[in-house]
Amino acid sequence: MSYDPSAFPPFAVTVDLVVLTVRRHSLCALAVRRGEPPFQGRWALPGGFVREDEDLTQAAARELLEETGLRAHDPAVPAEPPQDNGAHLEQLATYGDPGRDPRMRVVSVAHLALAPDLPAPRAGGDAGEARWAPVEELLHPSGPEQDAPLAFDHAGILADGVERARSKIEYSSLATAFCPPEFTVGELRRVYEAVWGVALDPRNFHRKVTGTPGFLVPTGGTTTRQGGRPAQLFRAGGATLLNPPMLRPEV
Amino acid sequence: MSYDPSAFPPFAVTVDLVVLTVRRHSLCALAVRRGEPPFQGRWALPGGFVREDEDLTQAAARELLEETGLRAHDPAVPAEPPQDNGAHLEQLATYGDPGRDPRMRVVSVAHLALAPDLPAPRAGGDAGEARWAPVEELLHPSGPEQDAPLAFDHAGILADGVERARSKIEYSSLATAFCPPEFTVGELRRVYEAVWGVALDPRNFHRKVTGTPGFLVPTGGTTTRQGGRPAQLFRAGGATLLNPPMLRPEV
DNA sequence: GCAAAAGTGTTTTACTTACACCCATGG
DNA sequence: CCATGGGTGTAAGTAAAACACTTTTGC
Repeated sequence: MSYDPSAFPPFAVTVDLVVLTVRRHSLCALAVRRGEPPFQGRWALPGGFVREDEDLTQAAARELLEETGLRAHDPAVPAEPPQDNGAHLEQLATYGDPGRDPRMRVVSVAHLALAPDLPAPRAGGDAGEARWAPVEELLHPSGPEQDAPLAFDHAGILADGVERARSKIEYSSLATAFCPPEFTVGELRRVYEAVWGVALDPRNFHRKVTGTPGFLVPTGGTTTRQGGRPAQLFRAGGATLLNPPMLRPEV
Repeated sequence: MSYDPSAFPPFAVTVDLVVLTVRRHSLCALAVRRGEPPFQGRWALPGGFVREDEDLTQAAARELLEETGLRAHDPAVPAEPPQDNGAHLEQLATYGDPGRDPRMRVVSVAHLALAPDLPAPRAGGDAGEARWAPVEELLHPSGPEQDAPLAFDHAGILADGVERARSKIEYSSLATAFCPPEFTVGELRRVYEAVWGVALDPRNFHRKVTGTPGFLVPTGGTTTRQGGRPAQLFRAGGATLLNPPMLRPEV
């Protein structure tokens, strides 16, 4: 059965990525510099067109791989074949204001990715330059030209992604996506502190996360990479939903 | 600056609606019967193409008005001009599998609407027939031809919408969107019971909702429409986030 | 009076918070 | 030996679950 293309307006569909990581005690997002108009020279979120034969999630995973080398673990696909790097990828929201792209009507399906600190940003195919920037700098730019507001409506998309991450680590085990495969309770606590921008009591945090069933499983190893007394190493447990949830201190 | 249309594949973009209400103690969704192939004669979610000049939210609000007569209150627009019917509308998720529509590549931006019981379904422009159906019947069809599975991937979209509603009434005041402008604590409790499919203790529920700041404001009136002792009438308070949240009993 | 729904009080239990205190390592 | 981070114990406050009990209507 064929279909009359004049019956509906054609759209371009893209995926944009909010890729978050924790570096040096602060929450950072991946930004790429635009090499062409519009917004040439300005920072933007990585992204690109969805191809004819691929799913939205596949398109997001492909862009993530191209821009960062990260192979995401799709929560919708239980068995992940080769090796994902533990990065988490999920759909965030869709942005389709007419005029959000001056060239034409573009609908962007934004995705949220959470990654451990390890990878250095690598220049993808399209982007000549990429960097990890503290989200505060990107959302509240103040200073040199380099800190101009993000292109398009990307500041709003980034803000939505940050808010999603902040709320989701409350009731899910997603914070472990910011950690390497093995990590200490203190490292996990510093993730929460960076994402939420608060200080947490180390003693109560320790009791809470080790007492939440399925959150953490000890590997048996210890490390002293943070200094002080050796700390137990943990892997992420099977639980995805935390019960009871972590409580974010009042503002 | 013009743009080369051959550089990207063209998509059709639609909005599909998960419209939920509580009728006769059970959670129901709006379904329309398809008048043309594919899936002719099968039930589907209401929806339609996004127009050239409208935002995604506008498109969803337009479809909701056409299908139900409901004028939605958009949380993103603080001041709502004439009269919304108290219906809530928000973006749910976007579905873009190649092959989800056999005719062509369609990306659907699904929206979730919550409405009070009042309206009888009215046949919209496209749809010849519409009905409120218990979500259990739509998701787990068993019986006559009328209960065949929903068209396209709409069963999955509906399931996602129901799950969103179930979790969101835990920590937000959204349950009031299922109630008329003035309602009793018992009516609100029956909303929670229908959406969650559980029984709640009326005494503890009463204490909890009246004790949560900003959730309910008494209007001064009382009603006896439920039988028994007259109950105070309330309006929805200004709070959107509930603290502490309502707790859904374990399964 | 009786059924039915509204609303209050009380007890038990669970969890959070705040903070005192001890442990094990590197320098 | 001391600074640093890891980890345990404990008491006070807060909130949820369970349930006895009173209130106010319609019939």
